[in-house]
Amino acid sequence: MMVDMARDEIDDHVHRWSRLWEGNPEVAPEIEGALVRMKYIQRRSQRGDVAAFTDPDFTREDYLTLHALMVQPSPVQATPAQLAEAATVTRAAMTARLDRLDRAGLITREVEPSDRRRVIVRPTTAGRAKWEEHIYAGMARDRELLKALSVDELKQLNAMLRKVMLSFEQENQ
Amino acid sequence: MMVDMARDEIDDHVHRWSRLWEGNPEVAPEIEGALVRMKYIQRRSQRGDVAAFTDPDFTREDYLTLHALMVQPSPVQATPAQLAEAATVTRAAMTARLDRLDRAGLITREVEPSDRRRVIVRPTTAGRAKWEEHIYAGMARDRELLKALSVDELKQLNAMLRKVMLSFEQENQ
DNA sequence: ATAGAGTAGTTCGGCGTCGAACTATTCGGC
DNA sequence: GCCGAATAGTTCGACGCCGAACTACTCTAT
Repeated sequence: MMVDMARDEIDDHVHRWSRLWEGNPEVAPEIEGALVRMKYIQRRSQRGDVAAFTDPDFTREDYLTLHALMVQPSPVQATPAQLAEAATVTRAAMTARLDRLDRAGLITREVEPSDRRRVIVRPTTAGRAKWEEHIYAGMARDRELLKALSVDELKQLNAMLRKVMLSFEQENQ
Repeated sequence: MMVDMARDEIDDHVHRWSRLWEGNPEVAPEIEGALVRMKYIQRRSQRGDVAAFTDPDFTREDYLTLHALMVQPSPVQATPAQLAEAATVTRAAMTARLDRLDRAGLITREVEPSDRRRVIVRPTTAGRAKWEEHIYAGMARDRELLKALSVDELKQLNAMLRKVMLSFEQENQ
């Protein structure tokens, strides 16, 4: 059952183009509302992350790349293409990110002998340390961001999002 | 009640740093999972939008700015600051966006006489036409993106997201 | 063997955004 | 009235990302 729920700014925002919902007045505000809300939540998360990385020699991007590497399926190594996919950036962007991490001594890049087109990326000891240094603070920020939701509500939220993700996965193959 | 639900890629992804959840093993994967899923959904939406705007003289950013203007609370006019807020970009970025729309003849900028620091932005007839031209296609893309969810599921999703948004609104004031 | 298609990674040019500095204008207290 | 603080918008320099072009390498079919 639906609990009594206050309206948020997005309800007003979406209502403003209600005259255009012709045909599906039931579903349109729910779809637009969900996407706009997700966008706002993402933005807020991003702002918080940016604020947490003040050191110009170790940026948010550096951390996210390192994180993608550290949670890789296979031990702790990956190709640039896998990291680009995991971080949802292009390979060109990943090349630039890896250049910086490489210069900072946080990762190594080795050409794979069996297929010399490939490059294997691995964290150095310093890289692992840097990652550990930031992951807990990042998880704390995420917890703060969604603190309005109970564990049960988070599960409901993920159930919906998971359905969407599964539909993407089916389309992609 | 919880229906039987298949695992998606994000379940695996999040599980890979499960050893770091020390302290809150119940809530951490739900929080990280929700945020990562939202990020993926946003990215996919963005890619679709980018692909839909091939005309270099009318970009996705142009459209989004125009949209922010057209669904403004007060009639159909706004200050650059209001539009920046609505589009969640900085004022600097909004200045650049308005420059382009102005050059293209889609909006007008007038200094407000009663407070000459302020600028009032209004769409031209051509601007309104451009917006109408694209809004239906955009809503169709959004509907396609979330087609995995029923109306009831969309409402559940929004109920959770709305709770998060309301907690932000409370903090901001 | 070898040509051609395909794949991995990098380089390059252009663009949009950001934060900080700057200009112009208005407001508030003495 | 006047001067400092605050506000709106813009300009500027730096930065990260993207798509496209490019290089190097591998695979496939003949």
